[in-house]
Parts: sequence; C-alpha cells; structure tokens
Amino acid sequence: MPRPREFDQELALDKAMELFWSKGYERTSIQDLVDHTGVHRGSLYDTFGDKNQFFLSCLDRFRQKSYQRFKILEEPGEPKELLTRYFDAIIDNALGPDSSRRGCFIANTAMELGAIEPTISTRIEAYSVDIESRFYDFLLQAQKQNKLRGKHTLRELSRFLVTLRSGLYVMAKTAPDRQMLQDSVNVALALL
Amino acid sequence: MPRPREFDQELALDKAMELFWSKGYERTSIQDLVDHTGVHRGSLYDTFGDKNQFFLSCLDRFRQKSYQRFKILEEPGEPKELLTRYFDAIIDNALGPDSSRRGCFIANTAMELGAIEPTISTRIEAYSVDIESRFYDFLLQAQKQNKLRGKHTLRELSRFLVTLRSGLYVMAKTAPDRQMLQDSVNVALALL
DNA sequence: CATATTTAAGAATGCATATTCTTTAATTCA
DNA sequence: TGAATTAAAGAATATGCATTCTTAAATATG
Repeated sequence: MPRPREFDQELALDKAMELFWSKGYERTSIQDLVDHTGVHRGSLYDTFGDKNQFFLSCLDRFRQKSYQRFKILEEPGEPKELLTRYFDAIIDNALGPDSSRRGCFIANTAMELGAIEPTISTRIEAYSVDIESRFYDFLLQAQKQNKLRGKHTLRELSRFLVTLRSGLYVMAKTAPDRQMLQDSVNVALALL
Repeated sequence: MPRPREFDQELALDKAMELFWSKGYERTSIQDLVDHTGVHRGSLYDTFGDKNQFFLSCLDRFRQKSYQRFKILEEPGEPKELLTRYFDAIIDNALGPDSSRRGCFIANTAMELGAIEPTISTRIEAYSVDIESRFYDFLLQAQKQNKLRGKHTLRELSRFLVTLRSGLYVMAKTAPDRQMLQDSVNVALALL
C-alpha cells in the first residue's frame, strides 16, 4: 500500500558521506546534503534522522569501507612489501581524486569533534584500537615467519604504525606534494 | 585625545587563540569570543577585524609561540635524547592541561580548513616547511658530530619527523592514554 | 474503483549567527 | 574649560541554519 521510495538509500548515504568527508560536520549544511544527494529535505529526515544521526551513519559506512583496505595485508608477499603497498593505498586515498586532499573521514572527525562530542570520541577510539589490532595481527604473522627484525614489542610497533598512518592523513591536508608522504613511509618502514 | 583602551590587547588575543584552538573555527562564535575575552563585540571588530582576520591573527600568534619549543633541540646533549625531550613536550602540549586534548592549533586548522581555504592552506604549508627545515638543521648538526646512523637522507628523515609529529597530534585527539603516544615515539626514534 | 498508507514537495518556524549602527562615556589638547 | 577623538555598550539587522508542518502525489489492497 505504500508509495515507493524514489531515491536509492545506499546511494544517498554514499553521497552524504562524501560531503561530510570533504567538508566536515559543521561546514556541511542540510541544504548542502539536499543539493548533493538530490533527495528532499523531509525525506532525508524521515530516512536518516537528524543531522547528528545522519553523520554517525556516514561515519559507520566509512568505517566499513575502509576496513577493506586491510585485505592488502592478507595477500601473499614479504611483510615490508605488503606494508608499502598498504601505505601507498593510504596515500592515494588521503590525497583523493584530483588532489582534493580529503584525508580520512575518521581522522578528520577526530580532529574536529574528537575532544568535544563523547558519542563521537568513543567511536573514534574504537576504530583506532581496531586498526591497531589489525596491524598487530599482521605483525604477528610476520614474526612467526621470522621476517621481523628490531627490538620492539609488537604492541609498540603496531601503535607506531597507527600514528604514522594518522600523520600521513594530516600531511595530505598540509603538504602539497606526494613525495613528502612517500619519504615518511620509506623511513618508517626501514625499521621493520 | 583618544579615550584609552580598557582591555589588554595581547591578553585578548591569547584568550581568543585558546578558544579557536580548542573549538576550531566553525564552532567558535563571536559571542563565545566576547564571553571568553570579556571584550565587547564592537571592540573586537574594531581591534581585530572580522572573524576571519581575527582567526588568522590567532594562528600567527600560535605559530610564534610554538617555535619556542624548538629551543629544546638547541640545548647540549645527545641528539636522540634531545628529540625524546622535544617529543615529550609535544605530547604534553597535545594532551593539554587536565587532558583537554586540544592538539595543535595549526594541525587542527589544517584538518578543518586546509583543503578548503586557500589563504589558510598557504600559511599551513609554510609552517610545515618551516618545521621540516628546523628538524633538518638539527639533524645536520647531529650528522656533523657523527651521531647519526642509518641510510636515509636528512631530507627524508626530517620529513618523517614532521609526519610523526602530526600523527601524535591526531592520536592525542583519538587515543585516551599517553602511553600510546609514548610508544610511537620510542619506536620512531630507535631508527636514528 | 476507492481508501489507506507512505513518500515527496514546499512552505514555514524559530533560533543562532556575523556584522553594523547608534548612543554614551572617557580622555587629551587647545 | 570645552571641542575633538576614540572606546565601550547595547540595540538592531539580516542572513543562514536545523527542523517541522501541511499539503499533494503515488501505490497496493479491499
């Protein structure tokens, strides 16, 4: 009996995510979202709730998608080579299409709202812990194959990689050239 | 013949800087600035111009102040020891008083406005280049004293340190505990 | 075919915002 | 002492914002 929805819900969520990603929470207005998704104001409210809820949905969607990048680390190959490819992908993603320098949606949000909104900071912290443990698992595999040198614990190493990763996202917004980021990765991965 | 100003201009600038620093550009309203500085709206406009100009003045003030931290690297001592102290100071500053986790004003701004406002991004880029060259100078001194091992160029190394530094500022907003940041620094400085 | 039900469209509301304007107060120099 | 000049105070303006309400449209089932 219902009138059918005229817009693709998933597509609208993706479009909204893009906008929040590149402009941040405060600078993205409902009108911006309406324009960019092509969906009517009221329909957005009916479907996704208010701006806060909508933003959180976008954040979760980003989180899901970004986990896919860790599949690179599960492929066969030398650990260092795999990490190089992983961080290359990170750099590509951070610089964005046509050098839009959108960075990482979650890192951006951490900087904008991390110390302010408790509901945001818990999510961001969980995400960070998650990434750390994925690095940890990867390093554990490498260690089992005796392909890890150096005196640090896996915990320290994985935390270092998380911090490096975050640093790259800041530099993507700061430095104009890709080489700056590449140099940082080259140095960092030399200690493995 | 003029009526004397009743507020301390420098003090007001510092207060405003604190606010922009911890809340960012968008989330800081003129009313917030009025409340926090104790200076009347009109006086702020007369003295500092509009919100944009005011913000830029605060950014410049922060920049000046933050350069002082590099004096740590000019003190006598082992390079690695000096860098450890430098990054300890960075961590202190990033976590802020009573764990307010305000991060770095410039890094925050890079994330919020870096890819959007051209007038901001040029300043931020200049700041980044400046920091890189200060690391470079420091490493050059260390190299002259034969206190640097490793195969990387000084340019690569200084860029790595800049990225590490940025990463710490993100993690200060993300991770709740200091140890996470400390671990990252420990690993990073091991390769010098 | 008609009614129930959900979506879409657009107008409307109310509040926060940045900025300016007008009036009043405090000085200094003639 | 008084006119000129600058600062402070407070009101006022206009715009943008998130959110809601009302009305029209489209479908499925009886």
